[in-house]
Amino acid sequence: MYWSKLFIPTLRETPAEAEVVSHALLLRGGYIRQLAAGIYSYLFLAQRSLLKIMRIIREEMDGIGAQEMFLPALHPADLWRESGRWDVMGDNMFRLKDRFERELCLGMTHEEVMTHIARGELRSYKQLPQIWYQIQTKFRDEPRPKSGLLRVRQFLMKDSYSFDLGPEGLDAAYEKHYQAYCRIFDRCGLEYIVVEAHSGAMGGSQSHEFMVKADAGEDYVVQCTGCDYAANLEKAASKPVPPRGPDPEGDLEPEKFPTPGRKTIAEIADFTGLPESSQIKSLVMVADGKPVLVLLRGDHALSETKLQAVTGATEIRPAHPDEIREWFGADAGSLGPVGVTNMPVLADEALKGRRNMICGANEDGYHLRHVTPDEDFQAEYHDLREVADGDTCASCGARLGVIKTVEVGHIFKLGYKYSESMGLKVLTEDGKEIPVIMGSYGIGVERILSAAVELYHDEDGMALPAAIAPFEVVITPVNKSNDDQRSAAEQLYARCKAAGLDALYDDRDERAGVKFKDADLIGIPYRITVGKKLAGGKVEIVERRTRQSEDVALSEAVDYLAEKIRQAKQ
RNA sequence: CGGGGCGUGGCGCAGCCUGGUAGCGCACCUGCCUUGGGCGCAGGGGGUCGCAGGUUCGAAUCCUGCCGCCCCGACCA
Repeated sequence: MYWSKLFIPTLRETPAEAEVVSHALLLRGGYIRQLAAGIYSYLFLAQRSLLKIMRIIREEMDGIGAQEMFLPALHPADLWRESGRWDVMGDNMFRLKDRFERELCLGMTHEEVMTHIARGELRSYKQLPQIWYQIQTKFRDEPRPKSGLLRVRQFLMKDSYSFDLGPEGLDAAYEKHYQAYCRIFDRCGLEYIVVEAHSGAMGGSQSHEFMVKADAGEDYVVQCTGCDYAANLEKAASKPVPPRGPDPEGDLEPEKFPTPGRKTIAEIADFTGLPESSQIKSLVMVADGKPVLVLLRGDHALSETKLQAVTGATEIRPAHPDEIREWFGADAGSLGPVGVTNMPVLADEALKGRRNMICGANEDGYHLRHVTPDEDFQAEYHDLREVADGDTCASCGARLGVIKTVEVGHIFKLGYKYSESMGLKVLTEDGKEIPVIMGSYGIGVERILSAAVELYHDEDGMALPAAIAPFEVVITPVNKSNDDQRSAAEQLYARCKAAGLDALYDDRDERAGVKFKDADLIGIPYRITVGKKLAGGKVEIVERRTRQSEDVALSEAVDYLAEKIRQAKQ
């Protein structure tokens, strides 16, 4: 295509609202424009790139026998009431009414609609297994859209759903998706890690997330430096670093001591001269309206996700100060488990076997020393602690690190959640009616583009992988008024097209500097520069990412480049 | 929802405190010039100063309310 005819509104300066790199560059590169908070228009370049991503996704999904469909974005409320998610989704769901006051919503995901189709049509085990997918716009009324395309209220998702007769079938569908996702992200040129994840409100047993390392990301991933263990921080387990010092020996009795004005773990550590790891941290949480006392080692943090999993609660929140006063007769900062009988006490496993620790006395301004779990109070032990950077790996003992990531894909074993609540059953070979087991699998299409920009950019702009860049090569005559250069460039462009390359011809009447800056900004992976060296029959092939430049004979340039691009796309 | 910041030509910003002509750089248009990293010169077009109300002879500027956007937190599939 001829650049002079295209709408590629590049910006010299970064719009003030863009803080993360991918947002700033997609805006500057003329890929996207914002319409409202978390709502973006995808202009020509973005659309081209997204179409390439979607094509890769389609090829790989089709490759595992998945069948593409296209479902409505507008859903009746009753369907969501059947699965119970009309209420669960809360304010995150866009809701509306039609002219007859019937309630509707905009689809956040499509388990309900897919299950609706399945239950209407699937009758026999002979029709299983099935994998259905679509690429569709999803709507989520995020409390805080942010970071350009990374967290938005309307976005494209490839979502697929598997239907199987039993757990072995689900395992197979899950594995197929796992492999297909790896191929998709490989082909898109991303570096990513696959982590064990928490299945959250989707329900279900097992899940993995596909994560791309990026400072702009919001998900924390724990990664082992020694083995291949990796998990979402919400779910990760580890061996904690040992306490700073040994516990005092002996069968000591709890003893109250004054700690005037000292409330935090750090203040008590400072006051007693003992490490934070010698204290019991007491947190009062409210799980579905019921209080629970959570105990952790002083230097550890609570994983609310783990607590939620342990309690089975749908909503977890810290107790309000007045609730704490009512239940404990003291304020946060002086709380402890000794003598607590009016609520369940859950303790993190790191407290098991510890002796003579310090905790609050449930009396303002006082703490207890010599408190020993299982002797001075009873608790139920669970893994409740959030892994910290520097913990050791539970499987190999090496050091764990915590990194920030962007989630680009997520696969879930749903189990029977939707088939049971919505009545999706088939007859088995021996005539029994059984619910179908399901899986669901998602990819955030725009996030692939954003993550690629986060991963591959420099001070001049993006350096996109060839497979997903809006064009594979840009042909840049340095001086358009030079007839030789112009005709050589036109010839190269024609040959690129003939060779099947996705080429952009920068025929604009601009100075070379402008063309180079723009090409760098929008991230086209290769550039053929037609300039002075043409006199000697040569043109330059420049690789965007490495900035390496090679002089190649005009006649060989296209074949040479076509081979390079073929390799880059694998 | 809590905290903070910001709304002035397409983009980046100044002007506001101390009320009186709306300004700068980039971009855009025309002409000349230039042609290997966002050239140069000359001329030109474009702004309800987020919205509404109030104070005032007079409001971008002061006051009140609202709206929008960004960031931090809460939340999150």
